[in-house]
Amino acid sequence: MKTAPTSIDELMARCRLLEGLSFGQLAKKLGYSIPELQLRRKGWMGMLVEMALGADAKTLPSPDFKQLQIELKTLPLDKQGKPCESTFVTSIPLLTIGQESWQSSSVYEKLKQVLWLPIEGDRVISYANRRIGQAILWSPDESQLAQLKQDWMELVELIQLGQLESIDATMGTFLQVRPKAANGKSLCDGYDVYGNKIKTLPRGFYLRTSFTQQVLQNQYLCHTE
DNA sequence: AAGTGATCATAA
DNA sequence: TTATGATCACTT
Repeated sequence: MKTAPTSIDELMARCRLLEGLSFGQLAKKLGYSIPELQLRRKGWMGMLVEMALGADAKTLPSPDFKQLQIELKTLPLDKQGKPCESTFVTSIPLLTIGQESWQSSSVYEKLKQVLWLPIEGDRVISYANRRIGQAILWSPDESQLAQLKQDWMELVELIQLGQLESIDATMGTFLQVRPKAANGKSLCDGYDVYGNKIKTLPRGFYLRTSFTQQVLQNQYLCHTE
């Protein structure tokens, strides 16, 4: 386990060392072996990359690099270079999120500065042979920020109103609310429309691939100007 | 093929 | 159970 990077330069330098490495190569370097079963690999590269880069927030609901206030996200890409999965952002405290503001929310805290690490996600490439790409240090631009805020406000209002059961993943332009649970039996507290506590699936905020695609596209534009 | 809902692993 | 890290797999 590396110590936390103390500067952005140091963090980016560490990313450059990972660039081009396959999952197998990085695993070997860190002394880990890749889980045999596909089902046991969910989130595995994310953990490995955290260790490789020295992320230190661990299980806290705050950005991975506490000092730098930077959130780390792997971004699996298909063979056309487009994101092939949505991106989990943060879990939702259903009972208290209504008291948060956008500025104080964990969605804002995490998305205001993200280190995207593209990785090959095409399932036709064997897991060990998938490679790590070039990191992108990113912050939302004005219009992205405005849309994220609007999505957040709308979804949080529904949660506040106890409309949990009517919220589905089709709502929200960039942000969506989806279950984030171990399984269908793991329940947490939420409110119904009458303000009564009910047991419901834990939920989380996710970013649609249409949004992360924008991140990649803007990055491309920056480098060709 | 895309997108939603469901699920897997681990730490505290 | 709640937080982290996400991807799986079924429906549309």
